[in-house]
Amino acid sequence: MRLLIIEDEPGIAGFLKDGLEEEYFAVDIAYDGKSGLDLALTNEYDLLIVDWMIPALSGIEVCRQVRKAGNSVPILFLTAKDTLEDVVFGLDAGANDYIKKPFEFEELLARIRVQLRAKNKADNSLSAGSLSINPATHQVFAGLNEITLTPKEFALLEYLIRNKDRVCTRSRIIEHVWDIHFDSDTSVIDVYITFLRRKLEAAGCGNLIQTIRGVGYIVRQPSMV
Amino acid sequence: MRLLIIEDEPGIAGFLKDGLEEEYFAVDIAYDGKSGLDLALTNEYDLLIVDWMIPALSGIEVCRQVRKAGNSVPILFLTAKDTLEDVVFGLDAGANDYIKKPFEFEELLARIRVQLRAKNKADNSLSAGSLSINPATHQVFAGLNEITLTPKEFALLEYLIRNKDRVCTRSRIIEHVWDIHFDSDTSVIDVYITFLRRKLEAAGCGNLIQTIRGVGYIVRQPSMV
DNA sequence: TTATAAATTTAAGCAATTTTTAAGCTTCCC
DNA sequence: GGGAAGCTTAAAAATTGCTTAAATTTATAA
Repeated sequence: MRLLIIEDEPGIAGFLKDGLEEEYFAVDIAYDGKSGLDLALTNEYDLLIVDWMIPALSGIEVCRQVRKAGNSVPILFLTAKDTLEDVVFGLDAGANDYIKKPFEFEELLARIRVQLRAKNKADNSLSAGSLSINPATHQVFAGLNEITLTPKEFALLEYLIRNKDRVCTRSRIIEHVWDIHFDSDTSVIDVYITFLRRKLEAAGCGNLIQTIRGVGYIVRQPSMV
Repeated sequence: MRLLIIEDEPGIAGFLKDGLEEEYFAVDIAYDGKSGLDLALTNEYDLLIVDWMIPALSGIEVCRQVRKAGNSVPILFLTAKDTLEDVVFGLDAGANDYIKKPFEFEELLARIRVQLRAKNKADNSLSAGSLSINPATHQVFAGLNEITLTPKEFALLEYLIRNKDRVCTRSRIIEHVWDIHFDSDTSVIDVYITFLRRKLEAAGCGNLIQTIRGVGYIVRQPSMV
């Protein structure tokens, strides 16, 4: 994750850079608005941290220019001004959030995480080994091969993978995938496990689903050695 | 834009509702966490405003449950607690922003606008493959061929494309395109899907709309390989 | 306003797929 | 070896989606 800090006070800028690099961010610094805007527009950052009061071009102006250029990178405002008008003004100019100086580093981190979360969320696919499933698109891939599943097959596989590395008992499965909340002596699970295994096998995902005799089934994440 | 306020103090809830309705939001209120969570999960809101201290289920727990259900609706926290831990805790639980009580209505509005902005901005490239639609002019083009659609056909296609790469369930479709908010066993969706497919086919946009049996429909952006 | 056209909805039959059942077979473990 | 648990298969049952045509509603123009 790549951040850009636009801040003229070297003390604060350095303190932020150090702290953020400790959290494994890649951090660039600009000491005035003009060069900051320049950097922001010519590089792909994941987040901008912008001080309100900076030379050459105010923070708010930087913000506006970035948005005007069609760039939707999250922008976090850093400001000593905390009167109401300023906050409203800053947010309306296109900032995503602001934090008042002096601030605690922990809160800054939390707010950065909020902004970056959206980015991470986009890829909310579930996976085990070379198999990945995407509930949003109802797609299943074994590597690059797409596998076509029926709704029940999909629901079962999704349940197993959401609970990977844990044994899924028969009763849990029948409860969650079939929504049956009482004892029943159906062999429908066995049948569907067979269906799934057959399709996975054909796509090259051999013995992904393992049987725990007397208990249920488990999907294990292969340990990467 | 549809908002849900989860707040137990009727005074504050009412004040917010009135103010927000004046700004043309559609506002629902829940007076405890449990019923709030229920509403949030069964309806499609554009934003949740959640008080931290509410009966039945704390705001933070509501937040967590909503996220756990895979729902990424923006959540704005309303809190009298303003110690650092609380803020960090709330944001990490999945909230997008928070505002301390007492707050000024103007600031609340500004923060709501920030959260909603993303929604408006995100998907205004309304196209999929060689098909592009323009809501402003109600025009649809398949490459250079214009396709003439009836209002309902257009609304359905627009909804599918706004949600491209995501499965649109029948209930969501009936809710958003037909504005029917209860169970009904109409086959009107099927009929319109047939209409759309016929027209798209004639214009050379073959199987743009795919059926996910048992779930709904999806328009996939062809990956450019 | 009325007549006409267009758009939308309902309903029903059909086709295809999915789900369930049931029975025989295999494997595992005591 | 025997019994329980799991696997496989095939056929029956149920569900779902597609299509069509007719009925109804809405919009438009005379």
